[in-house]
Amino acid sequence: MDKLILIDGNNIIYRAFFAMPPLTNASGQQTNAVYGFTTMLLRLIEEHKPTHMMVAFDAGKETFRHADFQEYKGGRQKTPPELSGQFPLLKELLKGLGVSQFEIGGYEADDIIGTITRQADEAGRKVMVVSGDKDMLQLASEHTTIAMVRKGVTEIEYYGPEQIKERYNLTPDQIIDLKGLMGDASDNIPGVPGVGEKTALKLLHEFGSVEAVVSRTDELKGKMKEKIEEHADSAILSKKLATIFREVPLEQSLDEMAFTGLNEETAGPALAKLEFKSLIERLNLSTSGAAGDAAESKPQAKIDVTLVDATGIAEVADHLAQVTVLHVETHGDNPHHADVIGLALATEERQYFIPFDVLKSEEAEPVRAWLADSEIPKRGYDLHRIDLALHWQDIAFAGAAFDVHLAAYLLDPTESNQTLSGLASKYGLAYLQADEDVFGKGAKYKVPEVEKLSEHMARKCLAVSELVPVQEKELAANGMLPLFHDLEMPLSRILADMEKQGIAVNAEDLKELGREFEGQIEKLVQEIYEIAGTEFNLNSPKQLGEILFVKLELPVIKKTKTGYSTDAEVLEKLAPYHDIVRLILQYRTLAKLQSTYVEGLLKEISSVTGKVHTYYRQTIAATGRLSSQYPNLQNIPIRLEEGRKLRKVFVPSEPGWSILAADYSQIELRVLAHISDDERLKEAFVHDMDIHTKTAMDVFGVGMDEVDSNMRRSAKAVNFGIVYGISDYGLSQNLNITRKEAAAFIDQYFEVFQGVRRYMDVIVKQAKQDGYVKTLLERRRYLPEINASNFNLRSFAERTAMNTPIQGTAADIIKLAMVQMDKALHERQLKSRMLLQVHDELVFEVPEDELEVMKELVPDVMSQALKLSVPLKSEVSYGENWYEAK
DNA sequence: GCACTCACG
DNA sequence: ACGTACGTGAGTGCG
Repeated sequence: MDKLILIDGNNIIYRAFFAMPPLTNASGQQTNAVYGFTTMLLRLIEEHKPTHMMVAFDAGKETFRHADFQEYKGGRQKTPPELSGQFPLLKELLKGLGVSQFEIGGYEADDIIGTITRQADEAGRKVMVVSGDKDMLQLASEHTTIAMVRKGVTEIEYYGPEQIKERYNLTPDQIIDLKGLMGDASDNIPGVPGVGEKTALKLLHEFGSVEAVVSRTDELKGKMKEKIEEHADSAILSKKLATIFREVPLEQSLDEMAFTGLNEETAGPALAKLEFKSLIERLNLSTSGAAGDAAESKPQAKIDVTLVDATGIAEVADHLAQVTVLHVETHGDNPHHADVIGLALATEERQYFIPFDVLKSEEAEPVRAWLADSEIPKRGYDLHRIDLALHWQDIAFAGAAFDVHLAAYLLDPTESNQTLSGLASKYGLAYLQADEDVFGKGAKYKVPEVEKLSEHMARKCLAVSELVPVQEKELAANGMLPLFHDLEMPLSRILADMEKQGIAVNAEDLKELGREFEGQIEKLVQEIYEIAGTEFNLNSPKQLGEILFVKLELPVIKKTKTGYSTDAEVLEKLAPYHDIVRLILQYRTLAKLQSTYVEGLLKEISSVTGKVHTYYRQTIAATGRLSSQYPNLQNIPIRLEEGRKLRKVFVPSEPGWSILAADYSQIELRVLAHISDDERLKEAFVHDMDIHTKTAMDVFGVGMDEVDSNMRRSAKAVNFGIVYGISDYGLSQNLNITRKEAAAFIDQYFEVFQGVRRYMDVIVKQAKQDGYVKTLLERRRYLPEINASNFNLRSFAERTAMNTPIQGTAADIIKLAMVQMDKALHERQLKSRMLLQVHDELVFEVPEDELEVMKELVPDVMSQALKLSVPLKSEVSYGENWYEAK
């Protein structure tokens, strides 16, 4: 049986363009729309296995519709140049793939498609039309299905006459009547003003057609009657414009649309030209032009998952040795408090789903023993989260060997959709429903009936097993296997250990601190109200702005998108004008401490352990750093004394133990010295000099004794700027000087540190050439905007190119230190525990009798974690709480 | 759900 | 000329 797929080329490429991030290839050519189009095309081929396929494009500016209505599609935004440049790429690629394309002068893609569907209807052939344009629904028939593309190009809804009836209670013919009444802003079709979808549907359900509505206005009343009568002509014309013309003089025959699979000779090279490497791998194509493996469209695997009850466990236990992949479904953002829904296991042949209550049953002991066995390698998605969720249900997990979530992060740390479903679609695996679609979101979350649930779980397992070999290949090709297997995978287990351990918080002291803040806050609030002469919500920047800039007429320093800016920088500048400003600044400081740190932290103290258990996320930061949530323990105050006191409530969890903290000294500048190979910078660190003073000496050309505090402060700001990817504007902001002065500073700096200048030049050039930058340990970050024509986008990408190798290598190093530290603690059988990581600092709790050892061991391991051309320095301190360990 | 503000490295 | 310093998470107000 023939099966025809007709694609509305213009519509889909537009949608893909706006839905996809602005991906570019190495030469700076943007390819995102072509990529989005192609992934959708491949998915359609896999899922529907068409015998015929065709992509239709609009041709020519004027179509016959303009004869009726000059303004047709008027007022529409000009096609962005970034998109129009992709049309030729798409057309060339389609040629390479062996997919036919039609365009006929004076007609739009819909007309071509409409004509073919009419012919197919007459011949009784099955057709599927792919578009995101609702107009296409008018073509639906017994033989013609409309595949409506939604949410960019990631989802497809199928409409036949029945579905249209269900959704609109209309026949396909009536879709044009709907548009006749509603109009369409994007095509500049007027319709009847004031009539939207709701009204239009009501009218059509009553009258049946536009013609009937306008001829029977006597049956209407009031405003509605007036509007319809006044715009009757417009409605009729709009309907005509919306009607797809189905009599295009086509010369092509059905044979020209025949599709027997991707052209093996040319598909690979065509994709390679666009640098769609993941697609080539996924299709198993050769890029040399010689035929590779046949690009068979992969049938969606049939699923016959076994739902396991207590009596079925025995069978599962018999097959545990063959299990290749597991999935544990959890619910909740915070894995320390997540519900466990169930466990799915997959062998080469079959899948099992074990609901949570069954997993907890006595019979399931063999399965739990299997989960806990660190010698059994396990593969899955986000095993770190799974480990934590199971832990709090008293189920042990060990043996994580390949986590596809982590692998996906390394392959592209900026990918925003890192869900398994997203990965399945990105890598072109069998379609996997999004969790949101299966479970619902937020308050609507609901575990579906068990058949549906177990099938989804099994499909997740299948997605993981398909993903593993593909990712492994890509990691290998990028030289990232060691980073993955020797650093990130082991680290993920170590993080889980730290998180389960948690850090003890003295709740009583914290509450007492809260009472002190409370008293000061109340006093400040009263004073502020008195000076302002009115009470208002101090936490509302909008209301505060009114008071400061309208009532008190203070000068406006800076504006935000929505009004006056009242941030600390502005308030500092306003302080000399009015006494109230200092008080507001003090209030802000205390209110922050109170709400975020006192109240926020108290809420996070576990009723089970009396500790806080943060959750380190390993797949968030684009540079390779960790991030910390629930609570964030990487931003506990330290810079101001008032806030720093909070650190006193972080204490050892055992009597007599100490908190020991060690931090890297100037790790980022040391990394820069190494990467840039700058002689002066290296020399400074070899001699372990105060780097900011040394910078001041060199930049200002003075001796050590002549460096005053101001010079040192400036030099410090320049050093920060260098690490961030310097700009004169940024430095001028930071130092409160003019841009010119800042530019002069930077020039002077680069005069002295020429190696650093060379590094900045080279790294940006490299990024422009390769499209990515990398760290010492081969961690990558793609910079799609590095060749953008937009100054801001491009400049941002350039600064990122300078910063990421520095920040990222520093992240690599402390991660290495953590893995080595964990090993050292185990080997020496120490009782000390690693608790926290704060980017360049590690925090431990240490028993009395290990203090002497740890004081040496920790800085030793940290400073030896990676050998650079300059020494790494780690400084250690300890005390009875985190405050004392300074 | 976004804007603003502010805590950290 | 353009106008942001790099990387994060959390609390509050407001539509």
